Amino acid sequence: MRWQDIDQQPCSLARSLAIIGDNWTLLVLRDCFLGVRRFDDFQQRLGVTRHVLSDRLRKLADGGVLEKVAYQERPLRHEYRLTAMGRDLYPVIAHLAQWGDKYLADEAGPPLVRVHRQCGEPLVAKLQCSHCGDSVEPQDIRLEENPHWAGALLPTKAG
Amino acid sequence: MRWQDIDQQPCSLARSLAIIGDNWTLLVLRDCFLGVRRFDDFQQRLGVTRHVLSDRLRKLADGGVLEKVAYQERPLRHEYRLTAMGRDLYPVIAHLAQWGDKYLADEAGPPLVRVHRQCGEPLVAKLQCSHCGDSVEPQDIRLEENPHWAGALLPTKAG
DNA sequence: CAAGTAAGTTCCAATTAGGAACTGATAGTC
DNA sequence: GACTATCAGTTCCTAATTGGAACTTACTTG
Repeated sequence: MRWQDIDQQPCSLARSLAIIGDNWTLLVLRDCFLGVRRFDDFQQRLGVTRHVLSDRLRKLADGGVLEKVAYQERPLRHEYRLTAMGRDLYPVIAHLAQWGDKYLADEAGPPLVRVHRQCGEPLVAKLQCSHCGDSVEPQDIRLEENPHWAGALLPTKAG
Repeated sequence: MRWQDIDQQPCSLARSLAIIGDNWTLLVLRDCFLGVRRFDDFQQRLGVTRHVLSDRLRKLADGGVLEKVAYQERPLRHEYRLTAMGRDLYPVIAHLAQWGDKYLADEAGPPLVRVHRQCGEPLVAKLQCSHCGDSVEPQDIRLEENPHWAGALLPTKAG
């Protein structure tokens, strides 16, 4: 199977990765959350080649994560802004950054601290069940298959 | 800049992506959380080519996310198990899957529902501040630079 | 002895990435 | 009026990675 075809899998994770799972894409989104909007700014901050950046921005715009907005005419210039769909990826990025803070920082410590403005404390993200409020671990989750794909998604005991 | 060098950036997200940001890697981890441990099982479920799978498993093991454990001698065979570091990625995968459920499902609906065993309700993951318990949006976060890299991480108003 | 299992490795063609230069429309400066 | 800068890309070439299939090694089972 080709990577470019994973969006056809009946798996929400696979479909998500079809949009944001390419090299560089999540770093583009990191910069979007920092307020970067313009092509050359992305390019200089990331050091990615221009045609890869062009490809990733196009895929993000096609996927609905960013919108391409003209900020001037003559000459026509566009910038890229997060949509509501894009802003909904913030928890993914926050958890990934926190994971890197925990396991991959060097002696100088994590490069950035994310402070919650409302309470003034550094953000400590946890996966919580919003129904009961308890912290959730992988083994606390039971998966229920949609009957439409029953038996085709989860591994069997044999395999 | 080459993608393979992003682990040298002073950015926890970039360093995380150096380990799990390649094509296929997060799908390998999805299957790990479903209990898949063996090479051929990953290969058949994912449809990824065997040498790409081999490369990704090696990078995950080198990065500390999986450990390679012998499950038999003669012939020597290994399986791959999540470490504590790997299990800490569960919130990332849960949020990504939930994002796909919300925006990318087809008519038949999300393929899997994640039910919290303790309370019996479908998991609805949100980013919450564990200090004050409030739900957190991107604009609620203020970034503080580690003085060691002050001025080098965040974009300026000019750029 | 032949076939099966399991975890890879090897080979080749096709795709993608990295690096640098180039394009096109326009504005500002000498 | 020519020269330079800005900005969002595109084009070109080489190098690296991927997809697909076959092959290898070390056993076990019938």
